[in-house]
Amino acid sequence: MAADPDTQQGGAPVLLWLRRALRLRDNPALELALTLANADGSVGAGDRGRVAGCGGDVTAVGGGGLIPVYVMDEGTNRWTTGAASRRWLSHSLLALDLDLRRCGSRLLIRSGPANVEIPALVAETGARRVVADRRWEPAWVARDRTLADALGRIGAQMHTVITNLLFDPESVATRDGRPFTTFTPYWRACRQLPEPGAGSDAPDRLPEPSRWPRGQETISPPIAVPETWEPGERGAARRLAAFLEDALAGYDAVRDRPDLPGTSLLSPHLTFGEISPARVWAEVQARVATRPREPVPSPATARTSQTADSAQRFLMELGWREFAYHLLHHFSHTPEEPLHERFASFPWEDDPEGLAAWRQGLTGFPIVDAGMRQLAATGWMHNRARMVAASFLVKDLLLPWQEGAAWFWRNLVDADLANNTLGWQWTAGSGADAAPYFRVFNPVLQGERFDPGGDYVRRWVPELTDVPTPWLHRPWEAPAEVLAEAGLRLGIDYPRPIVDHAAARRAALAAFNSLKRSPG
DNA sequence: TGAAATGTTGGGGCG
DNA sequence: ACGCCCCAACATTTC
Repeated sequence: MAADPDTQQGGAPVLLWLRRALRLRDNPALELALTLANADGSVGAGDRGRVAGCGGDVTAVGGGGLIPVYVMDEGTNRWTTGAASRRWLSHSLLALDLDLRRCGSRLLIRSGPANVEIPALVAETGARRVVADRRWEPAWVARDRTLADALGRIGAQMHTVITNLLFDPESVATRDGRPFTTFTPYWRACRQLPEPGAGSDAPDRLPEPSRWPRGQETISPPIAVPETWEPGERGAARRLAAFLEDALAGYDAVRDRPDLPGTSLLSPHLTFGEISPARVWAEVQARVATRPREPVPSPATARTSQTADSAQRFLMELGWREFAYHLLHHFSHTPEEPLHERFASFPWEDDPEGLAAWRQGLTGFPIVDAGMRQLAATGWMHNRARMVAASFLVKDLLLPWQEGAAWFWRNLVDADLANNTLGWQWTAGSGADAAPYFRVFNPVLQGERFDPGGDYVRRWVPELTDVPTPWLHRPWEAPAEVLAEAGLRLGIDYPRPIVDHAAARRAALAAFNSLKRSPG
């Protein structure tokens, strides 16, 4: 049962398998692994001690150092890390390796299927503990289960630790014990749980193993990401600090404006666990608390309550992320299939040309095209633009939301199965607390409301730069002389709209009505 | 975390 | 002065 004693001088090392917790701070998986690794090797197998973050008793058998490992596992599953987010990942792993080296450790990189590499590492090192941050994607949940069994058969134990959620999904339920499927009562229930608190500081030193197992020598040089991004834990902390300083106070008012820098831009950092939502939560709360309300009305009070409202709104957005993870945990079929059965028979179109136009940002609707081009160019899209572009695919083109989800998955640096699934099912009207199907975004009105000066469209659809703002979101309605003056030949420099929105809306409503009448 | 269609109201122009 | 119409502005309903 035990590994060969010759391979574990000074005790067996602990494997810290980092997956989506690429950070040293606030990392309960790291805390557990460190506790196990620091445990005196003389502690007998019968001595048990409680270890924080583990949720149960563990037996200390450590003393052999800590081996942080990342497994590059391309996998075969449809939801394997997308191309854009792999770019971010390589940068993040480089940053993590540097951080680990500052602690006298390093990041071991292995390539291959995790269910081969992890047992192989256990065999090579004599490790008897594998500590991993918990993942919620159905394919990972299933594989972790079989992996834990496989490790058990070779005398090792796997611990998965919740690192990236504010609340344990099992601790949030309706009165009759079922998962919430509407956000408002869900969030109310969450807010009655103990307030999430930021966790531990990053350790100064990590105990080295007596011998490092073989690993991939170098991480292949990553493709550059836009310079506004700084993947890694330090970049995440800087981003949060900048957001708190520059944009939190105005968040409530500005967050829906893709033309303004009003959002946190934390999404890729959260996706890879370079920062924990608990840390974000705690720092937002601290920011509000340091600016107490004044007893008498004054401009300062207005500013303060504006910050308080904005903070609540921002925390609620963290709540939507949380909701997405909890829903994925409870409804594992939703990345592929609608949550509500009756949507399975929705009469989607088959329109390869429409899909291609949408992907390329050539729909003829400026706000949609701006969003899609921002996505292609940067791997990120403003949330308002995501909603508008998604609504266009699903309700104007009547293309299946799964096609949109797959495209976003490939192209977003913050691709996150839980968030992606919730967002698309919300748009399609098939998911939890979804927009009613008849709620159809008008891309012209959305553009005029949320990009009123047209800066966003002009930035990403430069061929429209000289179109006067009153026509910018509806260039096909502009008089010929206005377009001539702007140097725009519709249908040549920029497409005419690929659908008539009013007609498309009626068709979408008809499709929805057909669904309501059909059984199931 | 919509938009369009429909209904209501009230002010002003006008005969 | 008064009633009538028009319609913008707002509210409600419907999809």
